[in-house]
Amino acid sequence: MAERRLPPVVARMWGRETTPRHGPRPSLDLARIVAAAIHVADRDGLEGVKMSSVAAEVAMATMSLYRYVGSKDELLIVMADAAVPEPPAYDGGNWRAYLTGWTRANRDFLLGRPWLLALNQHTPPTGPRSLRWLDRALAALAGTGLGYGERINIAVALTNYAARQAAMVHAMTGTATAGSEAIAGLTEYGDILGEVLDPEGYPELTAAVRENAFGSADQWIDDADFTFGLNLLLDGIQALMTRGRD
Amino acid sequence: MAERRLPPVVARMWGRETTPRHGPRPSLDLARIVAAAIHVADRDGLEGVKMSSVAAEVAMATMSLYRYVGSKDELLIVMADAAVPEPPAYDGGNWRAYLTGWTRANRDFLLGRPWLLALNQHTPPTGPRSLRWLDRALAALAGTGLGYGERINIAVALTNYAARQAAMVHAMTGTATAGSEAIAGLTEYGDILGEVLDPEGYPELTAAVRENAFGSADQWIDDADFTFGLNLLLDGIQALMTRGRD
DNA sequence: TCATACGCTGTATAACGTACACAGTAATGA
DNA sequence: TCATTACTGTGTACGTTATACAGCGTATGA
Repeated sequence: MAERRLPPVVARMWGRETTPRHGPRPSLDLARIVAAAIHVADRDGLEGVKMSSVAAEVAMATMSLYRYVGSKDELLIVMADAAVPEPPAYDGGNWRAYLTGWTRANRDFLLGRPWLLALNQHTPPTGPRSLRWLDRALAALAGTGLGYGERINIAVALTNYAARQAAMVHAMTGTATAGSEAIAGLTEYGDILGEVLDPEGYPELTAAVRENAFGSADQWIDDADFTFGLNLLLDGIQALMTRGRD
Repeated sequence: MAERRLPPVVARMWGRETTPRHGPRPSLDLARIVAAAIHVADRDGLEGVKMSSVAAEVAMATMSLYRYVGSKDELLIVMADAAVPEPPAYDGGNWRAYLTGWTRANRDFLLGRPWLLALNQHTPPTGPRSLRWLDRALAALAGTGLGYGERINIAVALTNYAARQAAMVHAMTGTATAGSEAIAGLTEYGDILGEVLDPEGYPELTAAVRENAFGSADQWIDDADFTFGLNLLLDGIQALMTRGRD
């Protein structure tokens, strides 16, 4: 297995800033740069985040950023965490109700910042904000009799669900962001399939298109579909608990 | 909403090649180029896929590729479909057994070609190979009394599960691919968390780390975790069916 | 006071996608 | 048969973007 190490910024994400002994005081800090980068991403999408544009945002020279971040990739890692809001407070109540809201809130902030979907793809969470979400989910599941391993698995499953759901809504409604073009509205998606499909090779799909199963774009943004899939998971979790009780 | 259109290559993916009337016959075809690109991706990862490297692979000049593909993005779209294998054959049996194998096979080919995880992120499937998977899942669910909308939802949920699971395993075991570094092995992930976490802000997570819930890296590659999450979904689906029957 | 370490920046470079122009070639129509 | 036309293959040039490097200024510690 290849040698791997944690990017140096991770320490700074947790406030482990090393204060220098000599020279002029830094006129910026990491937080301000990250905030600027997030602002650019919100405004211009992820492809608008260039070292030069972020530097312009804080009114400094491009190369100055490298005093605070080792590379653009590091900057993106920190952004990916800093852009995450606080999770909903857990009031000690029903796990299912809390996790429903938790997952929905998760999806919602991803929809608000679709560029987050492109980050975080290949790295498990190490930042304070992301981990707080995990912690809260574990807390909500504390009274269920499940072990830590199972609880973590559940939280991960729900996180993933939120992310994929957001990605799908985003692709379908097409609030263009990253480099890749989204397909037109979902109505057109059904049209495209109907146009291109070979009925013999794809019998079921053809039938689905004929029945207008890909009907309206609203259907995907609608809460109904989100709740549908979520309940698939939650029912599964519930089944696991009752099974474990025997 | 912004105007969007299907990339021109999609037609070619379905064999709609327009044969030219004049001039020299092309010495290549799209399929050969895509195969070369996939070969490069398998060997060097997605970041190794450059127009120049793919061209070298087919022993042509870089710019020649643009006779077959409109842009690098188009090439990636076609790759993302062509690299997908055939889904397992459906023998008409039990839906749950089939979908279990289907999802596992889905995860497995993603693990075999981790670079596929980075593609397909923002675009719903339009290629013949990807859609065949969807068709088969719909077929397996045909006898369950569920409508097309529900069946599509289920297939999507399972696809997403497979993708996220593969992404996680890949991140954890760290078969380095894309630009972003994976974190070290999972054992170290637990160590990192333990080192960096503030016990007051993250009580549950701290406890989980102390109980070694992030224990061994094998645990994530292990089938146990995969089956666990999958059964969460399948149990949920089953619950949906019995509910619908009332 | 001076040496040292550090902050800020301008310039230069390297990598990569791709626009463009040109040369060679084969089908078409007279 | 030959000019026309459309199409292929390719070399060159350019634009974008990340970042290596070196120089200059500044505040701290001896």
